Amino acid sequence: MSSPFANAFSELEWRGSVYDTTSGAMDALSREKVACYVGFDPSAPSLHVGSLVPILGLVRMQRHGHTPIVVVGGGTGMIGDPGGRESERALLDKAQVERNTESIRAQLEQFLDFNAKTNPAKLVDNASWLMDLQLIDFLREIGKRFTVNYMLAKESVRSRLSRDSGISYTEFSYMLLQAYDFLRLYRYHGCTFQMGGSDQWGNILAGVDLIRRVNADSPGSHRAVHAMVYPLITTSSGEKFGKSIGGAPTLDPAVTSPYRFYQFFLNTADSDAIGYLKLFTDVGPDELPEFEQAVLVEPHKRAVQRRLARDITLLVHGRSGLEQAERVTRALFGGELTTLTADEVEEVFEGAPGGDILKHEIDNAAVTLQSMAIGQGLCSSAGDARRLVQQGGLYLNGVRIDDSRRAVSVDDLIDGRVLVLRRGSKDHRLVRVK
RNA sequence: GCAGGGGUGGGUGAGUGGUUAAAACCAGCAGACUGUAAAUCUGCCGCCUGAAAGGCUACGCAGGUUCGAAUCCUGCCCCCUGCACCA
Repeated sequence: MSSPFANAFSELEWRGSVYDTTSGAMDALSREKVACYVGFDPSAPSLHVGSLVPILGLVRMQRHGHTPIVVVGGGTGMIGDPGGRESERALLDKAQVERNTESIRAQLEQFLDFNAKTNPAKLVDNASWLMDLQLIDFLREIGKRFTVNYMLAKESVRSRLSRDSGISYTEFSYMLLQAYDFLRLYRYHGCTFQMGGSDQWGNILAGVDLIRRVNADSPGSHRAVHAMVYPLITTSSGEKFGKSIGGAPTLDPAVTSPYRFYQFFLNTADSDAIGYLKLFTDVGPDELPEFEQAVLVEPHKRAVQRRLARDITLLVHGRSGLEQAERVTRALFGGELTTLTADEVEEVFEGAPGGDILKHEIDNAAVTLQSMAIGQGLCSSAGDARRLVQQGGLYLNGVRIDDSRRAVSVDDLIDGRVLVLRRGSKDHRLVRVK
């Protein structure tokens, strides 16, 4: 692929994903091909949209000829990063960390090329060296190279010291483990470049410093190490990115369907759209002006949001995931549902949330619209459902419901098999008759 | 262990005997307007009941005082701070 960018750094910078770097990082990337790494924390079973920034960072590095190394934190996950937190974390249990590590590893594998001829990606788990670490060895080799003064000066530690809750020795040690990771990768994988979110800056620098100190202690020439961090993304209204529809969308289609994932990006605010387009897609300087124009001149068409949603969904969920998401979107927001056959509705809803209702319950008029809405998780209680209907917020097959206590009847079914319940403008449920 | 402070709805937090299902703000939900955006406006936002009325449950837990308690008393649990103990 021919890139309009001279090197990885200039691309990342243009895309707005460079927040800070060690001095000389830019030169290093333009001069030579490096092995670079990003660490991913297994504190949850799935990565979420926020993780796309570092993932894309690696993807772009690989395209520019650098070698990406993904580190899953099976070892550091046992400790917990104090950064960005106001209080001590609860320790995750071992089994949980292992499960999370495994599923995150599987997710990460799809984004990079592990078979590239010159620069195949690598994936390692830091548990493989941290779990067997001997305390005394560690203290002698790593601990000796850090003063407590240095560690106390780090923002992640300092902010916690100023709080009454303090910081445990366990979390205090976290930065040393991450620094050690970098040293390991430097020694055994030739890794000289670390990337991460800007909240990782302190930990990352600890690794850079560690390697420089170790090198300073041994004669000879050494490769220079560098680091770069991405800005943490917020929406233009200042919220943490990904915080809308019930928490950050994950990259796991079983948790966040491709449809929901697609919708998340389609709903990007105009003021964020261009920035996200640069950051998350491969749209380059050649195409960008037309998109910028589109936001200004005909924002209602949402050309930027469409492109954004399309490209990211394709990347994360593949061709079929994207097609499904677009199909559902067209059906739900495009036309009248009742014009579709039951087969079409079912096809459209594949991957969208739904549930079942029993045939005999309908025959007996045993289910009211409100109890069905509750059963489908659309409403939390009968009162909630009643209020919703009063406010005109519940729809059956696209038609507003005005009596919440009406029983569901055969006439409500499309082809006698399915019906679609909707709350507000976006929350749909497909209900199948069993 | 001692002393002090505190535990209220998803969050922050007001409330020290009745008009408090509990101010205010945030978050959330729906509607209007739009473009499945933002902003704005309106309504809702413990559970049950067609609205209201009413009922039920609720202010860390368990008892008690009272016609009546989130509010007073007793015991217990938990959190925070300081001191002590330990080292």
